[in-house]
Amino acid sequence: MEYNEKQIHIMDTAEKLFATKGFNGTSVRDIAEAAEVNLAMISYYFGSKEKLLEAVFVYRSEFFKLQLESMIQNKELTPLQKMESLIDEYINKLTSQQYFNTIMLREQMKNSNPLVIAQIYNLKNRNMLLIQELIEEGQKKGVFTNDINIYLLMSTMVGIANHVHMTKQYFAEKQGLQGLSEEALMKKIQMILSQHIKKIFKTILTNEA
Amino acid sequence: MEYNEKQIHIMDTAEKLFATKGFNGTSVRDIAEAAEVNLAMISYYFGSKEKLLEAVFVYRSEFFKLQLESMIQNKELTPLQKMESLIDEYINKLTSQQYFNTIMLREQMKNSNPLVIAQIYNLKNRNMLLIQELIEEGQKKGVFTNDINIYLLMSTMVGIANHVHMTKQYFAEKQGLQGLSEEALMKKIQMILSQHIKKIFKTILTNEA
Amino acid sequence: MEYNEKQIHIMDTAEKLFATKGFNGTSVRDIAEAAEVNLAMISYYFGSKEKLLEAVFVYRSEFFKLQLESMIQNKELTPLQKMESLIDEYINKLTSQQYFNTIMLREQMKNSNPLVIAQIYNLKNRNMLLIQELIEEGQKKGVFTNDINIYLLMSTMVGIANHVHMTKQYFAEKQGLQGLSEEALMKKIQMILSQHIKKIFKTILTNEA
Amino acid sequence: MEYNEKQIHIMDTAEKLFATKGFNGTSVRDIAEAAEVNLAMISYYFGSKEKLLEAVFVYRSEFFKLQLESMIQNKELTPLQKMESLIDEYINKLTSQQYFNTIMLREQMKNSNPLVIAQIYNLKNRNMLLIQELIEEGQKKGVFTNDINIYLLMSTMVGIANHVHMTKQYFAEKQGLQGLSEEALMKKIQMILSQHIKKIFKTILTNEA
DNA sequence: TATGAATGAGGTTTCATTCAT
DNA sequence: AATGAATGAAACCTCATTCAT
Repeated sequence: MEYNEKQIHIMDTAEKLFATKGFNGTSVRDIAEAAEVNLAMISYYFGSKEKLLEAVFVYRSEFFKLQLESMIQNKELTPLQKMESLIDEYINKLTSQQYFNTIMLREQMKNSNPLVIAQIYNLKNRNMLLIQELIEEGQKKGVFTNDINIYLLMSTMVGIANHVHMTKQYFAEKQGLQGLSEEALMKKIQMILSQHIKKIFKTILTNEA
Repeated sequence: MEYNEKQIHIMDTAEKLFATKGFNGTSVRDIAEAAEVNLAMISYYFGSKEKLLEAVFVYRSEFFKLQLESMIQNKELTPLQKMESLIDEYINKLTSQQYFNTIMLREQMKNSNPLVIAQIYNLKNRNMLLIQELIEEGQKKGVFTNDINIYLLMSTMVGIANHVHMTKQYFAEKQGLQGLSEEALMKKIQMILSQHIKKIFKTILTNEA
Repeated sequence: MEYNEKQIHIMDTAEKLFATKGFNGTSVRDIAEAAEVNLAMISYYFGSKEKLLEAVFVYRSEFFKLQLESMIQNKELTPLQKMESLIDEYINKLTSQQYFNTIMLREQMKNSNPLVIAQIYNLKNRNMLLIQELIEEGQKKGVFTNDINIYLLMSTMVGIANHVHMTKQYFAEKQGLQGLSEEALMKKIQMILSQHIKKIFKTILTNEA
Repeated sequence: MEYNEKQIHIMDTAEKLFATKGFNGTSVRDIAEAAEVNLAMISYYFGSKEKLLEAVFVYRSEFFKLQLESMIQNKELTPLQKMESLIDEYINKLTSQQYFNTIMLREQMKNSNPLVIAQIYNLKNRNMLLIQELIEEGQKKGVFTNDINIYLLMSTMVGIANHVHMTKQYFAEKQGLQGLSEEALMKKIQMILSQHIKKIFKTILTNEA
């Protein structure tokens, strides 16, 4: 599917609103106004509000995919270093695609649109495969333990990172960081998260603190 | 605030629907039909849909509070044992109050009703205090390390547990557990989660794998 | 019809609200709350909101009747003096019964309840008779002219007085009297109105300025 | 603000209903049915029932303004003749815009919409200025007395005319004019009112009967 | 291709009244 | 005699979508 500039603009606007106010909390009128396009355009381009959501998913999933292939092939990195790379890549995606990520979280909570669910599972499976590959490499090389539950590992990374992102306002308050700019706060969170998750992964993967 | 049986029944019904379909995705009519009460009853008892949500929060928050006081005073348990107890208690609450928990997650995602936000922060702060107390006890006794970020620790427990709960269907598929009853699956997840989080906490708190 | 204290209290409250917000703009709940009585009391005592309005009319009409009989019999007063007395009496009623008067004005504007219309016509007719009597006395004595349109005369008094009352806020602004207390303003208006209408009546009745 | 035919049609219909049944006594459904438009059109065009009232006010105020500029400049008319012209113009407006006038009267009785109040004051102030101008001209020329209260003068004209209009049914009954067509009755009232108010004005302005 | 106008359906809330006690 | 609980009806408004152009 090819989208023109206006369509992409609508999707960007919708993505932000869906993330902020929820799918049902966002009216087509809201989107049209925020995107400064004619109300009828949205049905005209996407068919319906539901299909607009699907379009956002199909379109954004592409950008959300972790780009790790070359790094994984890199023979100069240890399995643990590669895993750390993956963690950073994930945290980066989360930060740069926070609206889309929020929508994904929301949609996982309800019996959502099948196409949307499929996209989410797709992404999850892709990430799973990358982690799986790394785990197996580490296990073969004898640096990772043998009893690793990939699903739990992934949930650890995704769960912690998402929770911190979702509650970043609370975090800022508790850590006395309300003064920080949004950008600076995000950077700080990224750093802390990266370090924290890496530490946890090391223990899980290598059984060493 | 005292509620009569009918009011509690409406709140229970609303809680389930809000969790399943979201606040905006649930109409007052949905609630009235599901609860088998007259549509006008809901405004009559709660004033508005918004205030019904607030009522659910105020009412359920009570049940969601961790009950750990006596355990914490118990001098026969080590700090780590107490922390493990806290983890189990939290995971139990999550399981038994999963609808309410889902609503809380949803509400944290948007600029929600101030009263609702206040209730959530309240609960978070309570839990923080309990963890704080335990950490300090452990540090005094020299069994916990000194550089523990409470907020990160809490986010670790809450984030992982919630993520696994939210995606339990995906988990079941990946682990080949689709055959299990809902109840059995929940039990399994509880067990796995408990073990997993305890392991992570041990590393973070004691720096030992 | 005899009313108990509570019923009178409800009617007083309703009178004020009907005058201030209009019949349709006032809900039975409003009245119940303002009167601090149980909501069901109103239907219970008066049957319906409509019948409450009727009750207010029947009850208040009594108080609104001009009390001029003895004055009219007084042989020491000239017809013009009697007419001036009548003007003062009317203006007094208007001031002391302003809520009821406002309701009457409102109800005359629409196709109102027949009983209400009847009450209003009743009052009007009574006043008409008094004026008629005075006019005839004046004409017999040769101090009033012979071509007096009673209806126009009455409309002059009632129209001017009501209009000034209704727009008293505008009047206060224009005359720089915003600082005055409500009471002082009413007194001032009463005085000005009395003088003004008397002057007009003199011209109409005697053809002298 | 430019309105299309349909919008004007809706405003005309609403004006009539608001005048006849009051703002609160008129439902949006009433208006939609009377105007034979879809119910949603009204919100679509005007936003809300309240804003429709405002629109009626803004739109109609234009037509209600007295058009007297050229007459006032006319050097061949005496101040009194001009004042009589003004009276006729006002009575004409009242007759031709009776629905709008009724709404204005209603709205002055309650704490109404600020925009509506502003429009009313606007109109009043405009009329006041015209009268003021005429009075001053008359006083300069020595034909009017010096102690004229403009506000009272205006209230005299407006109050009498409105009261007669409002109670024209009663008038018709009392004068034995029930047989007359609506139009003929209006004409009769206009004539009588004009003559009556002019007479009163002459006395007030010149102190001559 | 693009859009202003339009609309049926359904949203939440309030209403006056009734009923069981 | 008095009232808390309840409710059907109707209020206003917004929704996603369609249609004529």
